[in-house]
Amino acid sequence: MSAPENSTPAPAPAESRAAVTLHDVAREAGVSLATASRSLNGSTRKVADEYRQRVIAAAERLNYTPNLSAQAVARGTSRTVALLVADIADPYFSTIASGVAEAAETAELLVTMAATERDPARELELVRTMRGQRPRVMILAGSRRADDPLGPALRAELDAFEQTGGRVVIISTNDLDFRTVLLDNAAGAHDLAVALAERGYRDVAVLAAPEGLLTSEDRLRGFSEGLASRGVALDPLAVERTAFTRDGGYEGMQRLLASGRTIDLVFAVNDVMAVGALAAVRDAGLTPGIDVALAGFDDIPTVRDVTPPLTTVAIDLVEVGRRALAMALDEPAPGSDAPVATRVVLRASTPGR
Amino acid sequence: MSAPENSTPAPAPAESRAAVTLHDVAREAGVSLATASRSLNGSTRKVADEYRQRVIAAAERLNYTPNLSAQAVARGTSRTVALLVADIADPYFSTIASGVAEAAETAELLVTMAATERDPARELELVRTMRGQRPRVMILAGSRRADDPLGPALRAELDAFEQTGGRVVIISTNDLDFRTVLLDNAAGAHDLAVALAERGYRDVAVLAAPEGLLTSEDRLRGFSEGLASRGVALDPLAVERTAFTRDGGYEGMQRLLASGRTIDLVFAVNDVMAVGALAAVRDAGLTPGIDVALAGFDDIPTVRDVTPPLTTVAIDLVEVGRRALAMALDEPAPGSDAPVATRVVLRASTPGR
DNA sequence: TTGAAAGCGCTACCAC
DNA sequence: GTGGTAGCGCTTTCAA
Repeated sequence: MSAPENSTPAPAPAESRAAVTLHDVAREAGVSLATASRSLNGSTRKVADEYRQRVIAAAERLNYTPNLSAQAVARGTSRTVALLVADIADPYFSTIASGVAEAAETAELLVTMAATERDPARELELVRTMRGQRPRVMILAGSRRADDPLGPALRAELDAFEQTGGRVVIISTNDLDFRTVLLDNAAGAHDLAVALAERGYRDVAVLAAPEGLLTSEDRLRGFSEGLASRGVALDPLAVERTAFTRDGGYEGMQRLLASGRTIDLVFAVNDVMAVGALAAVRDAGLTPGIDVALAGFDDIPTVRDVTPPLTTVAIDLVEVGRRALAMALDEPAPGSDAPVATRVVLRASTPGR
Repeated sequence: MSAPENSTPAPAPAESRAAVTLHDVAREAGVSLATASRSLNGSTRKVADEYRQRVIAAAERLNYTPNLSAQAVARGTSRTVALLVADIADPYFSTIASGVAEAAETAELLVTMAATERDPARELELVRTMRGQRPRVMILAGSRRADDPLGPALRAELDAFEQTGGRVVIISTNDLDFRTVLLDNAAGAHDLAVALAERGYRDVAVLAAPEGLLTSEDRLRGFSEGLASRGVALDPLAVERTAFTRDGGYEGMQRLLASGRTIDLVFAVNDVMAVGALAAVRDAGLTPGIDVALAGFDDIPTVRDVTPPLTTVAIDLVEVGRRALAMALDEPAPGSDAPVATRVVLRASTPGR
């Protein structure tokens, strides 16, 4: 490699010069460590303007960045929020995550993110690890389940976290009694069922997640009650349990079709599953919306673009993420104690009969 | 609130008992701080088994979690990777992110994530902030642009980071000369163009991002050259510049249709835009695939489910994320120096003519 | 092998 | 206002 230019620092294969410390800045500016600290990060200004300027100039010259870990140790508190989701690539979670990130940016907080892969053991382990960061806030957006044997352990872990000053926020359902951003899953599904019953559907089936997943159960229950309120019964045998994914939806729908049941409408408890179901219907040689009506839940962007566009229940997931952080920080937006609003969106996948 | 039970600590609204420290563990176990440290985190075992057990038991009893910030300060190195993306909710980036997260989990690294919103100033600011964490690795997946006036500043920032032992990995294009996970954008687009030219398309238009966005430019160039190699010319006037989003694709397509040009095929430089274009075609009363053929790039899950399914160029974005981290950690998977493979996927949106 | 103690980079208290 | 300096929780010499 040729000799470095004398202007900018060379691309440097030689690594590991130590990072610039506050100490360096203080020396460069000819002031004490304390003064340097106060000028750069100190809260109330108690530094003579001339010194402050000198310090700032020195910091700039040296391209100083405060060591956040050291600050966290010294201050006894960090500026991070830990976010746990089931699956980062799932649009439901990535949309929530983007809301959290947006709010964190405003609050000048850094977001640490990890995926539980819907595995309770992993979730527990992640909570422990994340706790090591001493984040200000921990947000759990994984889907909680009723029968989780690790529930108590998780709860204990979160309790310990809160007892040392941390804030926990759960998104969706409040089986654990921490702060919760409630999604009105049951009400949304109820409204959807009512709207669809009024469109004339009678032979209804549901694609739900395996028993115990609270979000799924709430939606199923709300939907069932909504139908009942219009005199339509949901046969328990018409509830197909399957994975909470597109492929789950596909397979569940196949089973439903193979069962030979008379079905005029299928409600999938989330949009991702509904999209899978749509594909299964088409692959079976049937026309979705005509031969079988289809509805989902969440209103992810995709459902607007499939054919026919899917009827669903819209929920502002970015807002859910924002609200989770606001709630943790005790900055409730006006009216944010109420569950996040939910809105039925009727599209061509459920034409009137 | 009633008196706490004497078994487990009460749910505690009263917060801020200090977190358990290694000191507490050492005392509880009746050993020195040093021994406690060595038993719990020390690398090579130099601790008598009996002590080690005592320490581990004590840690468990107290529900001790090492303070990661303190470890980072003491060790002079943290176990985090910083990830910058343009938009967390965009499937392109969330899929890459999930690959990074997966690899980070294996490497026992924590991921800190932030969104640049495609704003270079913001990106620069974020890099500075992230640098404060002293992460081991910094991964930039935002789309780089050729004319970015902040480029030199960004570069300087990243250089400074590398000079203090950090690793930078850029995803997609290497205009900055750091480690790069190359996506073979040009080759993929080239192959696509060839395949489509062979299907008989001649009057071709392109929906591209505003000039300067490297990913977009590479794909455009590759596509154009691919066409040329089969004797099809791409009229520069048939290249519509628009935002790198679904709505951008929609509007761009509208303009294309309004232009009155004869068009039998539109290539959008990414799938998100292609989906928008699809909607615009349909909203104009035309039938996508019949009246106008459509192709995209990335193979995001959605394009399989729209009607007609979209022809595109597939690229394993999870693998891209994994590879980015592996590259940073100097653990190149066999053959990972080559650009990530790209594969043309012909679907119904581009039937043979 | 173990423990005392000197840091790591930074903040905040306490004098001056 | 400013500058020592004692921590913050942890790791890692260095003696013992």
